[in-house]
Amino acid sequence: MVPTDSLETLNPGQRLAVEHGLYGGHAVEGGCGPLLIIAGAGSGKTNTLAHRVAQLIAHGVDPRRILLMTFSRRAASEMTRRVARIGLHSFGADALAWAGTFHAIGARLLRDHAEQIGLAPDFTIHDREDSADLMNLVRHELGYSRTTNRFPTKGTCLAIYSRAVNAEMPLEEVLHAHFPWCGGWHDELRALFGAYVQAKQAQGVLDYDDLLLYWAQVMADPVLAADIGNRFDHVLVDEYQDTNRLQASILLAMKPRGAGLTVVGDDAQSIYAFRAATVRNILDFPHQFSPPAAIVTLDRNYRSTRPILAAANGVIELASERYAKTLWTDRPSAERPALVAVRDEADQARYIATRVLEQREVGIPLRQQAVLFRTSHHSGPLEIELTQRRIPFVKFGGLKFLDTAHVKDLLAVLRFAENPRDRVAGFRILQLLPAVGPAAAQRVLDQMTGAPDPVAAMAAIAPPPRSGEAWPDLVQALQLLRWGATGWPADFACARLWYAPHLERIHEDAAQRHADLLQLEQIASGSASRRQFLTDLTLDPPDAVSDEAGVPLLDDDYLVLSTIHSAKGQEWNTVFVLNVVDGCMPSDLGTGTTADLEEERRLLYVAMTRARQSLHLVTPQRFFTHGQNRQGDRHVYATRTRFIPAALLPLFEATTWPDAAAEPAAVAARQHRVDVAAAMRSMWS
DNA sequence: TTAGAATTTGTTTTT
DNA sequence: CAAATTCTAA
Repeated sequence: MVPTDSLETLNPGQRLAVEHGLYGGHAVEGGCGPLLIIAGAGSGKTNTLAHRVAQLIAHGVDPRRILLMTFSRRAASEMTRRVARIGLHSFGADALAWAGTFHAIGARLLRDHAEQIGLAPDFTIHDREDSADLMNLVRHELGYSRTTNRFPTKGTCLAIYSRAVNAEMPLEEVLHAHFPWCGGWHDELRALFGAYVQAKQAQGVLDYDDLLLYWAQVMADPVLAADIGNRFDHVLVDEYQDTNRLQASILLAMKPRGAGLTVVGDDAQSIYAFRAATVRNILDFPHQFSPPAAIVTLDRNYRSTRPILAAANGVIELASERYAKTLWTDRPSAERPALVAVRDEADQARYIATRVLEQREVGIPLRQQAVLFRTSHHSGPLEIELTQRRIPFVKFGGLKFLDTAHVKDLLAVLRFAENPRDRVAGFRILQLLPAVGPAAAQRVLDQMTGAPDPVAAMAAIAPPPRSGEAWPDLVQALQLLRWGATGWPADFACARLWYAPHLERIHEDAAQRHADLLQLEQIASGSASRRQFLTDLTLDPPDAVSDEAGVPLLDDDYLVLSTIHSAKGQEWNTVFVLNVVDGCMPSDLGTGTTADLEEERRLLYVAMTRARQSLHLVTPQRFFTHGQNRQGDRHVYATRTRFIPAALLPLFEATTWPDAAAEPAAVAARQHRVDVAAAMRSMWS
């Protein structure tokens, strides 16, 4: 019954982690103490966790009573797949039903317990931008948009609020530590946040932070806490280094004694401090309990070659604070990571396109290669180059499909039908009508508010002046959606049909945008209900954007472009890292405090440890500055990142590209420059 | 009051 | 260089 043979593929450390607390044929009732797994990059962490879950099930634990919290839904489904394969389980649809992100699990628990905590079960969830919009409305109402000295922008206000909530820190401290330039607005911000919370409650909306905050509040009630905590025999958390105080509080409230608790992480890969994540969670975990949690360290790396690992270790060893292990591997290779100096970003793009094609020639498909960068816009010139050379690529991170106006418009219609008290959604839709601006929209919403059925009340409202037929059309569409006349997924088509003429009127490129909506309709048809669709989409948006706009065809071969953050947990045969220069890595915005700087160092470490076989760090030597016309030649010189000081250079193969000896003609041609634009200007001067 | 133009500003990473 | 804000005409 217990599939022991699969355990023989594990190394001793992994096996210790997998079998912790499991003795004999059955899981010990309440006897499985807390466990911390420190799992270095490429140490088989996912595999170990999957084996542990499979073993728990093999020992008789009900899979429906296992809670698995991962960083993304992709990680959750990967885990489910692996568990099924290891245990040869043919478990039904509800196996590992509780696998997902903290936020997604929170949303589910809150809907289940909505009645008990005075929450409307049809609450809608605001994404970051919706929250910022609501913050802006409140900010405006309180008159903070007309202050003489500039009040922090909506985004900054939300960031401050979010940090205070997630770090469980008083506003004063947050301002002092992270937003010192806003220190003078302490009282106004406090009032703003109070009004913001009230607005959310009045409208039946929750933001991302609320999903955790409400959950934590629920856990403060002993009866509910026991109720929820006892739903699960085992709670496993992946990427624990990237959780924040609030998440740790929730976890502790779920399992105060630590029974059945397993957390996995690597402090060297902590890269979400900007989201209030703290490595203290992982470092302090063992001593939250008595007796303290068992610790297993996995320091054997199965991913990268020895030279790549040596270079990555070299980088992380210079960290001012180091906690754990040094990774080792027995995969030899003669190829040191390349540190490639190129002239500028255009050459950087050419270098990568050239190497990518070379690699493909020797049998490494595009999908086994990736280009990583610190911030989303760093890949701009590369995207142009790849498009020109017809190299297909998919980009992860940065601007998303969901952030485009037309997608947000359509989702607002569905959300408003789901929850007509959601003013951000209503405000957005109403302003799509001709001749309706903020003032008219506000008036309509005010008249709707308070009615027992706001959508029914719409019929009685005087139409906004000069809105014509658009008003009755909207009322009709919303009533159809609200009263379930169409159903799911027909609702989506209904909303799209209503929206189409407005899209046509507002946007030049209506055809392309409409195609996007049809694509979204495909995704929508996969959800069980409108509510489910809206929740899934805000909590786990499709994160890829390709040049073809939309979801990539999964059988095609394409190169992956990704921010380092979005590359977490992944690996490729060949990895290129862009702009490994000071100002980009570390980002010049992130060099304020030592803590910021250390996070940037770990970011480079994470990027480097994604590579299995071949790693290229590219350093353009000059950057053209923005804000000048195309022919401008204003530029700044950049230097190699401070995270690779001279002492580490022997770990790399330093080269320049293009190689002057190999391609003299090309270099000469490139260096021969004529300022045609200047010549043309001189014709008239 | 709205819509669109002109101007100013600040600017990562993500659930 | 894109977003937020202010200005101007209808």
